Amino acid sequence: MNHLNIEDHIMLTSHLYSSGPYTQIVPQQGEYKKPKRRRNKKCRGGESGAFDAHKKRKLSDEQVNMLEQSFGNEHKLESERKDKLALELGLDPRQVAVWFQNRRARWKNKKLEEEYSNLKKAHEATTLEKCLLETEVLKLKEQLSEAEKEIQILKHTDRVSSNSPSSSQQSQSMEAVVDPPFFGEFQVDGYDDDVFYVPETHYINGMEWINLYI
Amino acid sequence: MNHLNIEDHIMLTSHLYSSGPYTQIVPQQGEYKKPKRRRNKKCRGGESGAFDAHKKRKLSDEQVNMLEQSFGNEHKLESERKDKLALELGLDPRQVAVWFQNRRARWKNKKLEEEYSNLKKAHEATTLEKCLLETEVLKLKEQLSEAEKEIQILKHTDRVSSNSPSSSQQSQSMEAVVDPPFFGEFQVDGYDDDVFYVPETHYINGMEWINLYI
DNA sequence: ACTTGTTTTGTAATAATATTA
DNA sequence: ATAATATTATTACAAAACAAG
Repeated sequence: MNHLNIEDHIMLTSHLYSSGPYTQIVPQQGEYKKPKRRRNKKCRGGESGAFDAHKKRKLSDEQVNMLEQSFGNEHKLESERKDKLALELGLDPRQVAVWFQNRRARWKNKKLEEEYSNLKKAHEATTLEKCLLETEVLKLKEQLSEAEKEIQILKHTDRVSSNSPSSSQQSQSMEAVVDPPFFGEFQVDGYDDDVFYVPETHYINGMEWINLYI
Repeated sequence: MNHLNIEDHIMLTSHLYSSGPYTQIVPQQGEYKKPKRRRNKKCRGGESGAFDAHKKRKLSDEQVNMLEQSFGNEHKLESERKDKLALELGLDPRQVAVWFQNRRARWKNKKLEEEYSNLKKAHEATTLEKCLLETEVLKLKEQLSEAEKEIQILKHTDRVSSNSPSSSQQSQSMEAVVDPPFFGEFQVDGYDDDVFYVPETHYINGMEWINLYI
């Protein structure tokens, strides 16, 4: 019922072509898989009958496949290729050009989504690593604290029995443990308008390693 | 020079309207800020005269503003609002619906780009923090190592004088220092490809998801 | 500078499908 | 099940930015 105006951009491509009326509007795919529900209401555009005589739409699968393949080889489209394709497919060169424009735009979008998801994975992985590192820092600090305690004890027992110096490193270590957490203030501060490189990280193999820690 | 076919979808909206031919194609914006270079070639579309009589294009600023405002309030569009807008703007309700559809799509894309840039910043910040933490871990390990050395020395002097146990924590600490660095293998590994800029950093708004894993 | 041709970006419209009331 | 709306993908046009010539 639909697809009435098969006569469309006809005569756009006034090249001589054996296939006659060019495979433009192509009802194609005669199957009609799922008739489902068509938009029957408000068959707008038909109001005044011979109106809207421009039902453009849908290049045939053949055409799209060819274009797609061509696009795969090279996203750019030189006049040469354009005209060749147009001839081969029975399309207006203009249509070929437009198709490529739109295809590039689509491609760009898809790429963005892709990169987003990659970045997300990378971010998650990095965040997790950061967490683990934080945990490790805490653990190390505790161990260090223990060690320092131990040293205090040992030194104390030393003091009553014999007298061993070796104080230089010791006090240093102590300080590190007692002092402010070493981090926390100086964080960024110097990394402001400065930029530096960071591995783009596309796909960090996986997060499988996580299972070892969770 | 351009904008020839002002006569367009006229009669599409056959509602009665005082503004006559509806403010469709609108040359509008008489300013002509930057005339620059116009596309003068191939004024296609007019080829065979009454062909392609669908030069649609460009709702007036008025119309767009209204639509935009309406969209700001609510991305969804109920029949009611649709019809109201259509009447107010002198458009076919269909056009209003289409406008909203396209607007939603555009919005989605913009949002994606936004989120991408946010995520990138967050990732950069996290990466930096991770680096700092790695540094800290190394430093702490070194300190711990020093402390352990100290303990060994003290214990040795002890052995000749008195005998202090306190072995449990001690051996644990030792192990931590001697053992594989806990990290260090799974590091990165895939960070070789391309790189991207890391400006700023600061403000990681949301790492809340972490709590789900820890 | 001026023209010509192409790419990018944004907008309008159509169609097919999915969702929902 | 049906009709209205939403979503997704396509086709097309136009304007601005660029690049040769």
